[in-house]
Amino acid sequence: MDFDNGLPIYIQILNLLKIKMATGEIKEGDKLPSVRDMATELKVNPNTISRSYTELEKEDLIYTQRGMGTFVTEDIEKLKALKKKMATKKIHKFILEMKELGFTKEELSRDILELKMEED
Amino acid sequence: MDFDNGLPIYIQILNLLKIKMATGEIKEGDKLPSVRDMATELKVNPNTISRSYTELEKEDLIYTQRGMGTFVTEDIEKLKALKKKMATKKIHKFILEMKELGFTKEELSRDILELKMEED
Amino acid sequence: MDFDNGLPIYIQILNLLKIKMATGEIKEGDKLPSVRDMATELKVNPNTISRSYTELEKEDLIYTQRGMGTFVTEDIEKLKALKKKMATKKIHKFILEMKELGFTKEELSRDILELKMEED
Amino acid sequence: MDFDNGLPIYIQILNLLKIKMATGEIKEGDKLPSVRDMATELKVNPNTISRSYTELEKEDLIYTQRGMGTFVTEDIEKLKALKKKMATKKIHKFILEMKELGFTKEELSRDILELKMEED
DNA sequence: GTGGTCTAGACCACA
DNA sequence: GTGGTCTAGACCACC
Repeated sequence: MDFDNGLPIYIQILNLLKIKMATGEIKEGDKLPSVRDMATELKVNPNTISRSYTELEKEDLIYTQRGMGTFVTEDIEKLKALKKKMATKKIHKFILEMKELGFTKEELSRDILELKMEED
Repeated sequence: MDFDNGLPIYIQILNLLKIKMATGEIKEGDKLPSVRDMATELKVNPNTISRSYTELEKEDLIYTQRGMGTFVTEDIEKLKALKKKMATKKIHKFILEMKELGFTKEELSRDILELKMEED
Repeated sequence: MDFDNGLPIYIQILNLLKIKMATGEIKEGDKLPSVRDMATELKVNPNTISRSYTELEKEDLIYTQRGMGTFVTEDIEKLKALKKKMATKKIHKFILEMKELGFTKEELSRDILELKMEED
Repeated sequence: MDFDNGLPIYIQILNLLKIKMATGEIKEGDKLPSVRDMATELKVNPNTISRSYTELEKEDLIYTQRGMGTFVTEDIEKLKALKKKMATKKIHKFILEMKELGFTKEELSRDILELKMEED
Protein backbone atom coordinates (compact mmCIF):
# COMPACT_ATOMS: atom_id res chain seq x y z
CA MET A 1 0.00 0.00 0.00
CA ASP A 2 1.50 3.28 -1.17
CA PHE A 3 0.53 6.78 -0.19
CA ASP A 4 2.43 8.42 -3.02
CA ASN A 5 -0.28 10.53 -4.57
CA GLY A 6 -1.08 14.05 -3.54
CA LEU A 7 -3.97 13.30 -1.21
CA PRO A 8 -3.36 13.43 2.55
CA ILE A 9 -2.70 10.00 3.95
CA TYR A 10 -5.54 10.25 6.44
CA ILE A 11 -7.94 10.92 3.57
CA GLN A 12 -6.66 7.96 1.60
CA ILE A 13 -7.12 5.65 4.57
CA LEU A 14 -10.53 7.10 5.26
CA ASN A 15 -11.56 6.49 1.64
CA LEU A 16 -10.23 2.97 1.75
CA LEU A 17 -12.35 2.23 4.78
CA LYS A 18 -15.38 3.82 3.17
CA ILE A 19 -15.01 1.61 0.12
CA LYS A 20 -14.69 -1.45 2.33
CA MET A 21 -17.85 -0.45 4.14
CA ALA A 22 -19.68 0.30 0.92
CA THR A 23 -18.77 -3.02 -0.64
CA GLY A 24 -19.52 -5.00 2.48
CA GLU A 25 -15.93 -6.11 3.01
CA ILE A 26 -16.42 -4.54 6.43
CA LYS A 27 -19.87 -5.07 7.91
CA GLU A 28 -22.09 -3.30 10.41
CA GLY A 29 -20.90 -3.67 13.97
CA ASP A 30 -17.46 -4.95 12.97
CA LYS A 31 -14.58 -3.90 15.17
CA LEU A 32 -11.95 -1.89 13.38
CA PRO A 33 -8.28 -2.49 14.16
CA SER A 34 -7.03 -0.43 17.08
CA VAL A 35 -5.41 2.85 16.19
CA ARG A 36 -2.01 1.50 17.14
CA ASP A 37 -2.39 -1.78 15.28
CA MET A 38 -3.49 -0.16 12.08
CA ALA A 39 -0.72 2.39 12.40
CA THR A 40 1.99 -0.22 12.62
CA GLU A 41 0.38 -2.30 9.89
CA LEU A 42 0.24 0.61 7.45
CA LYS A 43 3.55 2.01 8.68
CA VAL A 44 1.96 5.28 9.58
CA ASN A 45 1.83 7.40 12.70
CA PRO A 46 -1.02 6.54 15.10
CA ASN A 47 -2.17 10.15 14.96
CA THR A 48 -2.82 9.76 11.26
CA ILE A 49 -5.06 6.74 11.78
CA SER A 50 -6.72 8.53 14.65
CA ARG A 51 -7.58 11.38 12.36
CA SER A 52 -9.10 9.05 9.77
CA TYR A 53 -11.23 7.45 12.46
CA THR A 54 -12.28 10.83 13.84
CA GLU A 55 -13.46 12.00 10.45
CA LEU A 56 -15.43 8.82 9.86
CA GLU A 57 -17.00 9.16 13.27
CA LYS A 58 -18.15 12.67 12.42
CA GLU A 59 -19.94 11.16 9.44
CA ASP A 60 -21.64 8.65 11.76
CA LEU A 61 -20.14 5.75 9.88
CA ILE A 62 -18.22 4.45 12.86
CA TYR A 63 -18.37 5.00 16.60
CA THR A 64 -16.03 4.47 19.49
CA GLN A 65 -16.65 2.89 22.85
CA ARG A 66 -14.32 4.28 25.43
CA GLY A 67 -11.59 1.88 26.23
CA MET A 68 -13.20 -0.78 24.04
CA GLY A 69 -12.27 0.20 20.53
CA THR A 70 -13.78 1.55 17.34
CA PHE A 71 -16.70 -0.07 15.58
CA VAL A 72 -18.62 0.23 12.33
CA THR A 73 -22.09 1.67 12.78
CA GLU A 74 -24.82 -0.85 13.54
CA ASP A 75 -27.15 1.05 11.22
CA ILE A 76 -27.08 -1.02 8.07
CA GLU A 77 -29.09 1.64 6.27
CA LYS A 78 -26.23 4.09 6.70
CA LEU A 79 -23.91 1.67 4.97
CA LYS A 80 -26.31 1.10 2.12
CA ALA A 81 -26.79 4.82 1.74
CA LEU A 82 -23.04 5.23 1.74
CA LYS A 83 -22.58 3.07 -1.33
CA LYS A 84 -25.32 4.85 -3.20
CA LYS A 85 -24.06 8.26 -2.16
CA MET A 86 -20.50 7.55 -3.18
CA ALA A 87 -21.60 6.15 -6.50
CA THR A 88 -23.94 8.92 -7.53
CA LYS A 89 -21.46 11.54 -6.44
CA LYS A 90 -18.77 10.06 -8.62
CA ILE A 91 -21.11 9.59 -11.55
CA HIS A 92 -22.40 13.13 -11.42
CA LYS A 93 -18.92 14.56 -11.17
CA PHE A 94 -17.79 12.44 -14.07
CA ILE A 95 -20.64 13.42 -16.33
CA LEU A 96 -20.24 17.06 -15.46
CA GLU A 97 -16.56 17.04 -16.31
CA MET A 98 -17.09 15.14 -19.51
CA LYS A 99 -19.84 17.50 -20.58
CA GLU A 100 -17.36 20.34 -20.20
CA LEU A 101 -15.17 18.46 -22.64
CA GLY A 102 -18.07 18.26 -25.05
CA PHE A 103 -19.21 14.69 -24.56
CA THR A 104 -22.86 13.68 -24.49
CA LYS A 105 -24.11 10.98 -22.19
CA GLU A 106 -24.81 8.71 -25.14
CA GLU A 107 -21.22 8.97 -26.25
CA LEU A 108 -20.04 8.25 -22.74
CA SER A 109 -22.29 5.26 -22.38
CA ARG A 110 -20.97 3.85 -25.63
CA ASP A 111 -17.34 4.68 -24.95
CA ILE A 112 -17.43 2.91 -21.63
CA LEU A 113 -18.74 -0.25 -23.25
CA GLU A 114 -16.14 -0.07 -26.01
CA LEU A 115 -13.44 0.49 -23.48
CA LYS A 116 -14.47 -2.78 -21.98
CA MET A 117 -13.75 -4.54 -25.24
CA GLU A 118 -10.26 -3.09 -25.44
CA GLU A 119 -9.31 -4.02 -21.93
CA ASP A 120 -10.73 -7.48 -21.50
CA MET B 1 -16.00 32.26 -10.65
CA ASP B 2 -15.21 30.86 -7.24
CA PHE B 3 -12.11 29.06 -6.10
CA ASP B 4 -13.61 27.68 -2.96
CA ASN B 5 -12.91 24.02 -3.39
CA GLY B 6 -9.80 22.26 -2.20
CA LEU B 7 -7.84 22.37 -5.45
CA PRO B 8 -5.04 24.91 -5.77
CA ILE B 9 -6.23 27.94 -7.64
CA TYR B 10 -3.49 27.71 -10.23
CA ILE B 11 -4.62 24.19 -11.03
CA GLN B 12 -8.23 25.27 -11.40
CA ILE B 13 -7.24 28.03 -13.80
CA LEU B 14 -4.95 25.71 -15.67
CA ASN B 15 -7.76 23.18 -16.07
CA LEU B 16 -10.11 25.89 -17.24
CA LEU B 17 -7.69 26.88 -19.97
CA LYS B 18 -7.12 23.28 -20.94
CA ILE B 19 -10.82 22.71 -21.33
CA LYS B 20 -11.15 25.81 -23.47
CA MET B 21 -8.34 24.55 -25.65
CA ALA B 22 -9.78 21.07 -25.84
CA THR B 23 -13.22 22.29 -26.84
CA GLY B 24 -11.90 24.81 -29.33
CA GLU B 25 -13.13 27.82 -27.41
CA ILE B 26 -9.49 28.88 -27.59
CA LYS B 27 -7.80 28.00 -30.88
CA GLU B 28 -4.24 27.34 -32.03
CA GLY B 29 -2.13 30.49 -32.13
CA ASP B 30 -4.61 32.54 -30.07
CA LYS B 31 -3.12 35.12 -27.76
CA LEU B 32 -3.84 34.60 -24.11
CA PRO B 33 -4.57 37.55 -21.80
CA SER B 34 -1.50 38.98 -20.08
CA VAL B 35 -0.74 37.62 -16.66
CA ARG B 36 -1.65 40.93 -15.13
CA ASP B 37 -4.95 41.30 -17.02
CA MET B 38 -6.07 37.82 -16.22
CA ALA B 39 -5.09 38.31 -12.58
CA THR B 40 -7.20 41.43 -12.17
CA GLU B 41 -10.07 39.87 -14.09
CA LEU B 42 -10.13 36.75 -11.90
CA LYS B 43 -9.24 38.71 -8.76
CA VAL B 44 -6.26 36.54 -8.13
CA ASN B 45 -2.61 37.11 -7.36
CA PRO B 46 -0.55 37.51 -10.58
CA ASN B 47 1.87 34.89 -9.25
CA THR B 48 -0.98 32.42 -9.41
CA ILE B 49 -1.72 33.09 -13.09
CA SER B 50 1.97 33.01 -13.80
CA ARG B 51 2.19 29.56 -12.32
CA SER B 52 -0.73 28.32 -14.39
CA TYR B 53 0.96 29.58 -17.55
CA THR B 54 4.28 28.04 -16.55
CA GLU B 55 2.70 24.65 -16.08
CA LEU B 56 0.92 24.83 -19.41
CA GLU B 57 4.17 25.83 -21.05
CA LYS B 58 5.85 22.77 -19.58
CA GLU B 59 3.22 20.70 -21.36
CA ASP B 60 3.97 22.50 -24.64
CA LEU B 61 0.40 23.68 -24.87
CA ILE B 62 1.31 27.37 -24.82
CA TYR B 63 4.47 29.37 -25.43
CA THR B 64 5.65 32.87 -24.62
CA GLN B 65 7.32 35.34 -26.93
CA ARG B 66 9.23 37.84 -24.94
CA GLY B 67 7.63 41.22 -25.11
CA MET B 68 4.77 39.89 -27.22
CA GLY B 69 2.76 37.82 -24.80
CA THR B 70 1.63 34.23 -24.36
CA PHE B 71 0.12 32.17 -27.16
CA VAL B 72 -1.58 28.85 -27.66
CA THR B 73 0.56 26.32 -29.52
CA GLU B 74 0.30 26.42 -33.33
CA ASP B 75 0.37 22.63 -33.39
CA ILE B 76 -3.24 21.72 -33.94
CA GLU B 77 -2.47 18.04 -33.39
CA LYS B 78 -1.43 18.78 -29.83
CA LEU B 79 -4.81 20.32 -29.15
CA LYS B 80 -6.65 17.38 -30.64
CA ALA B 81 -4.49 15.00 -28.63
CA LEU B 82 -5.23 17.06 -25.54
CA LYS B 83 -8.93 16.46 -25.77
CA LYS B 84 -8.49 12.73 -26.25
CA LYS B 85 -5.91 12.50 -23.48
CA MET B 86 -8.06 14.35 -20.98
CA ALA B 87 -11.09 12.29 -21.84
CA THR B 88 -9.48 8.88 -21.62
CA LYS B 89 -7.72 9.80 -18.40
CA LYS B 90 -10.98 10.81 -16.79
CA ILE B 91 -12.81 7.76 -18.11
CA HIS B 92 -10.18 5.35 -16.86
CA LYS B 93 -10.09 6.94 -13.45
CA PHE B 94 -13.86 6.86 -13.27
CA ILE B 95 -14.14 3.21 -14.20
CA LEU B 96 -11.39 2.25 -11.82
CA GLU B 97 -13.08 3.97 -8.93
CA MET B 98 -16.47 2.57 -9.75
CA LYS B 99 -15.05 -0.92 -10.03
CA GLU B 100 -13.77 -0.52 -6.50
CA LEU B 101 -17.34 0.17 -5.49
CA GLY B 102 -18.43 -3.01 -7.21
CA PHE B 103 -19.90 -1.68 -10.44
CA THR B 104 -19.37 -3.36 -13.79
CA LYS B 105 -18.93 -1.39 -16.99
CA GLU B 106 -22.27 -2.62 -18.26
CA GLU B 107 -23.99 -1.25 -15.18
CA LEU B 108 -22.20 2.04 -15.58
CA SER B 109 -23.05 2.32 -19.23
CA ARG B 110 -26.70 1.71 -18.42
CA ASP B 111 -26.75 3.93 -15.34
CA ILE B 112 -25.36 6.86 -17.28
CA LEU B 113 -28.06 6.55 -19.89
CA GLU B 114 -30.76 6.29 -17.25
CA LEU B 115 -29.36 9.23 -15.43
CA LYS B 116 -29.86 11.15 -18.63
CA MET B 117 -33.58 10.47 -18.54
CA GLU B 118 -33.94 11.83 -15.04
CA GLU B 119 -32.07 15.02 -15.69
CA ASP B 120 -33.30 16.10 -19.11
CA MET C 1 -30.48 4.59 29.14
CA ASP C 2 -27.72 5.64 26.79
CA PHE C 3 -24.24 6.78 27.62
CA ASP C 4 -23.51 8.22 24.22
CA ASN C 5 -22.52 11.71 25.17
CA GLY C 6 -18.98 12.81 25.92
CA LEU C 7 -19.15 12.51 29.69
CA PRO C 8 -17.48 9.54 31.36
CA ILE C 9 -20.02 6.87 32.12
CA TYR C 10 -19.11 6.73 35.79
CA ILE C 11 -19.82 10.45 36.06
CA GLN C 12 -23.19 10.08 34.38
CA ILE C 13 -24.18 7.33 36.78
CA LEU C 14 -22.86 9.29 39.71
CA ASN C 15 -24.90 12.30 38.67
CA LEU C 16 -27.96 10.18 38.25
CA LEU C 17 -27.64 8.90 41.80
CA LYS C 18 -27.00 12.39 43.11
CA ILE C 19 -30.16 13.66 41.48
CA LYS C 20 -32.15 10.80 42.93
CA MET C 21 -30.77 11.64 46.36
CA ALA C 22 -31.41 15.34 45.93
CA THR C 23 -35.00 14.85 44.85
CA GLY C 24 -35.73 12.27 47.52
CA GLU C 25 -36.27 9.43 45.08
CA ILE C 26 -33.58 7.72 47.13
CA LYS C 27 -33.78 8.47 50.85
CA GLU C 28 -31.34 8.53 53.77
CA GLY C 29 -30.25 5.07 54.82
CA ASP C 30 -31.57 3.39 51.65
CA LYS C 31 -29.59 0.45 50.38
CA LEU C 32 -28.13 0.87 46.92
CA PRO C 33 -28.04 -2.04 44.46
CA SER C 34 -24.86 -4.09 44.58
CA VAL C 35 -22.14 -3.11 42.15
CA ARG C 36 -22.70 -6.29 40.21
CA ASP C 37 -26.49 -5.92 40.02
CA MET C 38 -26.33 -2.34 38.92
CA ALA C 39 -23.69 -3.22 36.36
CA THR C 40 -25.77 -5.90 34.72
CA GLU C 41 -28.86 -3.73 34.89
CA LEU C 42 -27.18 -0.80 33.17
CA LYS C 43 -25.12 -3.05 30.87
CA VAL C 44 -21.93 -1.52 32.07
CA ASN C 45 -18.60 -2.80 33.34
CA PRO C 46 -18.72 -3.40 37.12
CA ASN C 47 -15.53 -1.35 37.46
CA THR C 48 -17.49 1.60 36.20
CA ILE C 49 -20.19 1.31 38.87
CA SER C 50 -17.52 0.73 41.44
CA ARG C 51 -15.90 3.98 40.51
CA SER C 52 -19.18 5.87 40.75
CA TYR C 53 -19.72 4.50 44.25
CA THR C 54 -16.16 5.33 45.26
CA GLU C 55 -16.56 8.93 44.19
CA LEU C 56 -19.85 9.26 46.05
CA GLU C 57 -18.24 7.77 49.11
CA LYS C 58 -15.49 10.38 48.95
CA GLU C 59 -18.20 13.01 49.13
CA ASP C 60 -19.69 11.29 52.19
CA LEU C 61 -22.98 10.82 50.42
CA ILE C 62 -22.90 7.04 50.68
CA TYR C 63 -21.00 4.54 52.78
CA THR C 64 -20.26 0.84 52.57
CA GLN C 65 -20.62 -1.77 55.28
CA ARG C 66 -18.42 -4.70 54.52
CA GLY C 67 -20.49 -7.68 53.59
CA MET C 68 -23.74 -5.71 53.91
CA GLY C 69 -23.69 -3.46 50.88
CA THR C 70 -23.70 0.23 50.10
CA PHE C 71 -26.04 2.70 51.77
CA VAL C 72 -27.06 6.30 51.43
CA THR C 73 -25.85 8.49 54.29
CA GLU C 74 -28.11 8.69 57.33
CA ASP C 75 -27.36 12.37 57.62
CA ILE C 76 -30.46 14.01 56.19
CA GLU C 77 -28.82 17.41 56.34
CA LYS C 78 -26.21 16.27 53.87
CA LEU C 79 -28.92 15.36 51.39
CA LYS C 80 -30.68 18.66 51.82
CA ALA C 81 -27.39 20.48 51.41
CA LEU C 82 -26.72 18.42 48.31
CA LYS C 83 -29.79 19.71 46.55
CA LYS C 84 -28.97 23.29 47.37
CA LYS C 85 -25.34 22.88 46.42
CA MET C 86 -26.12 21.33 43.07
CA ALA C 87 -28.69 23.95 42.29
CA THR C 88 -26.61 27.01 43.14
CA LYS C 89 -23.64 25.60 41.31
CA LYS C 90 -25.66 25.11 38.15
CA ILE C 91 -27.28 28.51 38.46
CA HIS C 92 -24.02 30.33 38.92
CA LYS C 93 -22.41 28.55 36.01
CA PHE C 94 -25.42 29.31 33.86
CA ILE C 95 -25.48 32.99 34.68
CA LEU C 96 -21.77 33.30 34.17
CA GLU C 97 -21.94 31.76 30.73
CA MET C 98 -24.94 33.80 29.70
CA LYS C 99 -23.26 36.98 30.87
CA GLU C 100 -20.38 36.17 28.56
CA LEU C 101 -22.92 36.07 25.77
CA GLY C 102 -24.15 39.49 26.79
CA PHE C 103 -27.32 38.63 28.66
CA THR C 104 -28.36 40.38 31.86
CA LYS C 105 -30.05 38.56 34.69
CA GLU C 106 -33.25 40.44 34.04
CA GLU C 107 -33.31 39.22 30.48
CA LEU C 108 -32.65 35.68 31.61
CA SER C 109 -35.34 35.80 34.23
CA ARG C 110 -37.81 36.98 31.63
CA ASP C 111 -36.63 34.62 28.89
CA ILE C 112 -37.05 31.63 31.12
CA LEU C 113 -40.63 32.57 31.92
CA GLU C 114 -41.39 33.17 28.26
CA LEU C 115 -39.81 29.90 27.33
CA LYS C 116 -42.30 28.30 29.65
CA MET C 117 -45.18 29.69 27.64
CA GLU C 118 -43.84 28.20 24.42
CA GLU C 119 -43.27 24.77 25.82
CA ASP C 120 -46.32 24.15 27.95
CA MET D 1 -5.72 32.79 30.50
CA ASP D 2 -5.72 29.37 32.08
CA PHE D 3 -6.64 26.05 30.56
CA ASP D 4 -6.92 24.24 33.85
CA ASN D 5 -10.36 22.74 33.63
CA GLY D 6 -11.10 19.37 32.12
CA LEU D 7 -12.08 20.52 28.65
CA PRO D 8 -9.59 20.07 25.82
CA ILE D 9 -7.66 23.26 25.17
CA TYR D 10 -8.71 23.38 21.53
CA ILE D 11 -12.35 23.31 22.62
CA GLN D 12 -11.83 26.10 25.13
CA ILE D 13 -10.17 28.28 22.51
CA LEU D 14 -12.87 27.44 20.03
CA ASN D 15 -15.55 28.44 22.52
CA LEU D 16 -13.75 31.63 23.34
CA LEU D 17 -13.74 32.58 19.67
CA LYS D 18 -17.38 31.66 19.34
CA ILE D 19 -18.31 33.93 22.20
CA LYS D 20 -16.30 36.76 20.68
CA MET D 21 -18.11 36.25 17.42
CA ALA D 22 -21.49 36.03 19.09
CA THR D 23 -20.98 39.21 21.07
CA GLY D 24 -19.53 41.11 18.14
CA GLU D 25 -16.10 41.51 19.68
CA ILE D 26 -14.95 39.88 16.46
CA LYS D 27 -16.89 40.95 13.39
CA GLU D 28 -17.71 39.47 10.01
CA GLY D 29 -14.73 39.42 7.66
CA ASP D 30 -12.21 40.10 10.42
CA LYS D 31 -8.87 38.43 10.06
CA LEU D 32 -8.02 36.08 12.88
CA PRO D 33 -4.48 35.96 14.25
CA SER D 34 -2.25 33.56 12.35
CA VAL D 35 -1.99 30.09 13.80
CA ARG D 36 1.57 30.76 14.90
CA ASP D 37 0.85 34.15 16.43
CA MET D 38 -2.08 32.92 18.44
CA ALA D 39 -0.10 29.90 19.53
CA THR D 40 2.73 31.98 20.95
CA GLU D 41 0.30 34.43 22.49
CA LEU D 42 -1.66 31.75 24.32
CA LYS D 43 1.49 29.71 24.98
CA VAL D 44 0.05 26.74 23.22
CA ASN D 45 1.24 24.50 20.42
CA PRO D 46 0.35 25.74 16.91
CA ASN D 47 -1.32 22.41 16.21
CA THR D 48 -3.79 23.10 18.97
CA ILE D 49 -4.79 26.44 17.48
CA SER D 50 -4.93 24.83 14.10
CA ARG D 51 -7.39 22.32 15.40
CA SER D 52 -9.61 25.03 16.88
CA TYR D 53 -9.64 26.82 13.55
CA THR D 54 -10.36 23.63 11.67
CA GLU D 55 -13.38 22.88 13.81
CA LEU D 56 -14.75 26.39 13.43
CA GLU D 57 -14.26 26.16 9.70
CA LYS D 58 -16.31 22.96 9.61
CA GLU D 59 -19.11 24.93 11.23
CA ASP D 60 -18.81 27.57 8.49
CA LEU D 61 -18.04 30.25 11.04
CA ILE D 62 -14.62 31.02 9.63
CA TYR D 63 -12.84 30.30 6.37
CA THR D 64 -9.27 30.22 5.22
CA GLN D 65 -7.70 31.72 2.15
CA ARG D 66 -4.67 29.74 1.17
CA GLY D 67 -1.52 31.57 2.11
CA MET D 68 -3.51 34.59 3.21
CA GLY D 69 -4.83 33.67 6.61
CA THR D 70 -8.04 32.80 8.40
CA PHE D 71 -11.10 35.02 8.40
CA VAL D 72 -14.48 35.25 10.08
CA THR D 73 -17.36 34.45 7.75
CA GLU D 74 -18.73 37.39 5.76
CA ASP D 75 -22.22 36.07 6.39
CA ILE D 76 -23.50 38.26 9.19
CA GLU D 77 -26.61 36.12 9.49
CA LYS D 78 -24.47 33.16 10.52
CA LEU D 79 -23.04 35.23 13.35
CA LYS D 80 -26.46 36.38 14.50
CA ALA D 81 -27.74 32.83 14.37
CA LEU D 82 -24.73 31.75 16.37
CA LYS D 83 -25.59 33.95 19.30
CA LYS D 84 -29.18 32.82 19.32
CA LYS D 85 -28.20 29.17 18.94
CA MET D 86 -25.68 29.28 21.75
CA ALA D 87 -28.09 31.04 24.04
CA THR D 88 -31.10 28.80 23.51
CA LYS D 89 -28.95 25.71 23.78
CA LYS D 90 -27.60 26.81 27.14
CA ILE D 91 -31.01 27.86 28.39
CA HIS D 92 -32.66 24.61 27.44
CA LYS D 93 -29.91 22.55 28.99
CA PHE D 94 -30.14 24.61 32.14
CA ILE D 95 -33.87 24.29 32.50
CA LEU D 96 -33.73 20.59 31.79
CA GLU D 97 -31.14 19.98 34.46
CA MET D 98 -32.95 22.15 37.00
CA LYS D 99 -36.21 20.38 36.31
CA GLU D 100 -34.50 17.11 37.18
CA LEU D 101 -33.64 18.70 40.50
CA GLY D 102 -37.28 19.57 40.99
CA PHE D 103 -37.31 23.26 40.17
CA THR D 104 -40.07 24.91 38.22
CA LYS D 105 -39.40 27.66 35.74
CA GLU D 106 -41.12 30.18 37.97
CA GLU D 107 -38.79 29.35 40.81
CA LEU D 108 -35.80 29.64 38.50
CA SER D 109 -36.92 32.94 37.13
CA ARG D 110 -37.30 34.29 40.67
CA ASP D 111 -34.09 32.76 41.98
CA ILE D 112 -32.06 34.33 39.21
CA LEU D 113 -33.43 37.76 40.03
CA GLU D 114 -32.77 37.28 43.72
CA LEU D 115 -29.29 36.08 42.98
CA LYS D 116 -28.74 39.43 41.35
CA MET D 117 -29.50 41.20 44.61
CA GLU D 118 -26.96 39.15 46.49
CA GLU D 119 -24.14 39.66 44.05
CA ASP D 120 -24.45 43.31 43.10
C1' DG E 1 -5.88 -2.64 26.59
C1' DT E 2 -8.50 1.51 24.25
C1' DG E 3 -8.94 6.27 22.07
C1' DG E 4 -8.13 11.47 23.02
C1' DT E 5 -5.14 15.20 23.58
C1' DC E 6 -1.01 17.79 23.48
C1' DT E 7 3.79 19.14 22.43
C1' DA E 8 7.78 19.65 19.58
C1' DG E 9 9.49 20.08 15.43
C1' DA E 10 9.55 19.30 10.61
C1' DC E 11 8.24 19.69 5.63
C1' DC E 12 5.17 21.19 2.02
C1' DA E 13 2.19 23.83 -1.14
C1' DC E 14 0.25 28.10 -1.76
C1' DA E 15 -0.06 33.30 -2.38
C1' DG F 1 4.17 34.72 5.25
C1' DT F 2 0.09 31.49 5.46
C1' DG F 3 -2.31 27.06 6.81
C1' DG F 4 -2.07 21.75 6.16
C1' DT F 5 0.02 17.51 7.12
C1' DC F 6 2.88 14.23 9.31
C1' DT F 7 6.01 12.12 12.73
C1' DA F 8 7.65 11.11 17.24
C1' DG F 9 6.70 10.58 21.63
C1' DA F 10 4.25 11.59 25.73
C1' DC F 11 0.42 11.69 29.16
C1' DC F 12 -4.31 10.97 30.38
C1' DA F 13 -8.91 9.02 31.33
C1' DC F 14 -11.53 5.21 30.61
C1' DC F 15 -12.92 0.21 30.63
